[in-house]
Amino acid sequence: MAHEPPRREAGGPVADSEMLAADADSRLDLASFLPYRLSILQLAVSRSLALIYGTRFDLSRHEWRALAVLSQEAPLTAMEIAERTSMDKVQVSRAIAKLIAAGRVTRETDPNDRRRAPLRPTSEGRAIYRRIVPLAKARERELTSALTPAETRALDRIIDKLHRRALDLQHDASPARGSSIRAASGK
Amino acid sequence: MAHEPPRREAGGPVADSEMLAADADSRLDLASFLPYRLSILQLAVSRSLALIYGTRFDLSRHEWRALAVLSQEAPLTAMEIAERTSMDKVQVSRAIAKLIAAGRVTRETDPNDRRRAPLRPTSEGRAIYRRIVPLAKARERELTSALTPAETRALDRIIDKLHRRALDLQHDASPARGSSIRAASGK
DNA sequence: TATATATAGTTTCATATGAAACTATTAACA
DNA sequence: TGTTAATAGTTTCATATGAAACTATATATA
Repeated sequence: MAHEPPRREAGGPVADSEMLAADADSRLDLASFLPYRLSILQLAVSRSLALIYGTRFDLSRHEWRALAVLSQEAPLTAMEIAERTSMDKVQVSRAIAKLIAAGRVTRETDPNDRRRAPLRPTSEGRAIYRRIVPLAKARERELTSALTPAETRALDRIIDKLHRRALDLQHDASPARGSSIRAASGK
Repeated sequence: MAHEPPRREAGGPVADSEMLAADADSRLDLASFLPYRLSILQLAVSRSLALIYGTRFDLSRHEWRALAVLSQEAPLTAMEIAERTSMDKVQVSRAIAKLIAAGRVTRETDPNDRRRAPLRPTSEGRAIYRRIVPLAKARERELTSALTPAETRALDRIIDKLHRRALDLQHDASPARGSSIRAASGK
């Protein structure tokens, strides 16, 4: 792994908060470390949302995601749900099992390929989804209302860029900079 | 992502950005829903980092965080570590137990208050920290190099704002963001 | 056709996690 | 003081999770 020499920010004004640790690669301040900051942000956002679908509708995050995609597009198989929710097939299998047990989703068997099991929300499942959507969207607005419209737009772009880069880094384990070969390998 | 800026109901002085139940949009597209986007971003970033401290040094994320703050400031008690890492005391207790078992941290007992147990990294713990820091910083740079300098600065500000707002929403369970600092809820 | 291989989905096992109960010690106060 | 409350930290219990093994079905190939 390349240990590049401690690199300075380009000539511009260095944020005072960075100054302290910026001199060398020897200190790392958690509070200003992006991965840490993203982690605690995500946790707080996630919790504020789980209050809605969790406490009021007894849905886990994974169940909520599966129900959300099924309510928009059905039938879907477990694998199709996995693709649309960034969950793996085990997580989907478990979420679906609970949704079915709760009478919120039904499962059939595809007669053309009996390994596949198309899923659909029940009317009760759809009803729950319809009740959650406005609450979830309200939450999202409450969050983004902390930002200026320009910041909200910027965030959107930034998340896309960072996500693509992070996926690259996950595959390409070695810290190498430059050309990001977008590994097509799924997961 | 929902590109629409915070939208207001037409008409009345609807100070509170809710009662949006009236909000007609009954569909929620996961792929553009901010909490979901943050979640998958955080997961990807977290994984790209765990490759470093996890596979190479056999540290969990919580152990890494505890070791990081201890390496910068010691001694610290478990509670002090919890404050500095956003972990709760149970997570800290477990992380510390493993760090001690691995010979990376030592524990004493504060003679003035025998409930407290000041912790310090061992020289081995410090050595691991010193080896991880440059790798972690390199990862962070690889991530942020996907952004323009302006975007990187904006992200910093945005995370702060969103985090503060999300913490408010966590406490104030009802989707009504006034000023209210929560009243109930013990913990 | 037989054999290997791939895919969809579930189950198992070991570990991680959160909430609440618990231990030990210190502070509050009547 | 003696009693109660608070604090630091650990343990328990029930559930969540990830990785790998497993079942069942479909496809490829020789």
